[in-house]
Amino acid sequence: MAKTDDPNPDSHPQGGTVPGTDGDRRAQLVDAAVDHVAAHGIADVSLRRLGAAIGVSHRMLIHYFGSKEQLLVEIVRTSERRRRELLSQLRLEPGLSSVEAARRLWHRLTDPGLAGQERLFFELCGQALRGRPEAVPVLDGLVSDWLEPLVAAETAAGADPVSARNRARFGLATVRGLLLDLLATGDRAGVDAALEEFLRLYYGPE
Amino acid sequence: MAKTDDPNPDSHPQGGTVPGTDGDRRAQLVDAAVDHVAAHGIADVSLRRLGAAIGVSHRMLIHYFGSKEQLLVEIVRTSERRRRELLSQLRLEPGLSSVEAARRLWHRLTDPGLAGQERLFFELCGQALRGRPEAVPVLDGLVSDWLEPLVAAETAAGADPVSARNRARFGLATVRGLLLDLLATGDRAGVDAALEEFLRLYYGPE
DNA sequence: TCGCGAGTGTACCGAGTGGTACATGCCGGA
DNA sequence: TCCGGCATGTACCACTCGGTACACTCGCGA
Repeated sequence: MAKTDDPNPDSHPQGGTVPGTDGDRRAQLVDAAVDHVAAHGIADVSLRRLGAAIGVSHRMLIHYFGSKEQLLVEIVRTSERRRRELLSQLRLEPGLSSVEAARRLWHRLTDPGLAGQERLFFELCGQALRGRPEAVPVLDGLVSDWLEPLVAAETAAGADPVSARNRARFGLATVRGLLLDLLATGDRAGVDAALEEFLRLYYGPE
Repeated sequence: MAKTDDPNPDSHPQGGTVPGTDGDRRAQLVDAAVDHVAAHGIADVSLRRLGAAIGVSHRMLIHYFGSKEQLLVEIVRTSERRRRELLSQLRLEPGLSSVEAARRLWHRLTDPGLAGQERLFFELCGQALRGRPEAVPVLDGLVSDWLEPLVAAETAAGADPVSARNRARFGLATVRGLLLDLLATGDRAGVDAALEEFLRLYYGPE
């Protein structure tokens, strides 16, 4: 009856938060997988190619993750976690004016070293909008994750709650759109100039 | 030497602009293909599934387009053409204030009937950023196509050329970001409110 | 020293892919 | 009436895919 050869087959340890010996290898593999996927895309990845790229056989990926589907889920989850960590680093430095804080945030977001991660983000958006199951979780945090700190910043700057939320959502959309523009055109100067135009309107001329 | 059986094999007529009997069938097929792809995604389409969905055998798709690759190119091109036609319909009606024109444009863009097309657009963006060859042309028109009419509108409203370009690029990015927000969250009211916030800042309170 | 279990590689399977070869049916002109 | 060319279907090919079966090699406890 058993579909596999082993009565306790390929346990693909749930690693996750456990830093045990199992989870080590698992976490190491998923980290390498995310790096590869950020560099080469996730759309047409295959277990064999991915395995060859990160130095294991596709058999091992099945062993550790159970199936390709679960490996992709893990990759998306880890990529989301990285993005979240990036977001948490973007705490506002107290002495800074809002516009200057926004400017620094933009420059951190557009660091060329993050380009792969950003491209992966947009790629996952596209797939998530199509309902590809492992990518759908991206949609959940797409707006809400970023809205919360932005709204907090707006209210701290004295906006009433409703207008704070609207302003935050508007600002997030603009930054996203400019990021896509930058990735698509590579026109750093042009996009930076458009951002300055945005900042001037958003935070007033001063 | 010939790889195919026929000395004049599967001519996959270049149809294109020619409305002859060949191009008719070809154009009809590519139209149906775009519809299907807009509804079900382009990422994992196969000739067999696509053929079954639009009522031909995969053999016929190869016959008319030569290869899957060329069919995808044709699909992207046609989808781009549709988008361009949509854009050309969005002429400013003379008697309208700028803000009201922008509001109408937004409502047309977010027509639920266009959701499939918009999703396809973002899906293609994701693939194009990865360098998938048939999707790359999307990147070319991504900014420039829209910038031109927007810049024209800005200069007509009295902005100097440099600021017109920056404003247009900024506005385009915001609308794109809000569109992605809407597709991802479905929160029509929230996104509309954010758009109103944008319009208030962009065109002044008046 | 033995054995056992975890980790790993290799070979394989069925399914699905893009693409090809060939047969068949159909229609218009001689 | 016949015939040639086009459209289309069916069967097939080589290949890759995700996933499985099994053999092998270690290290470690008894």
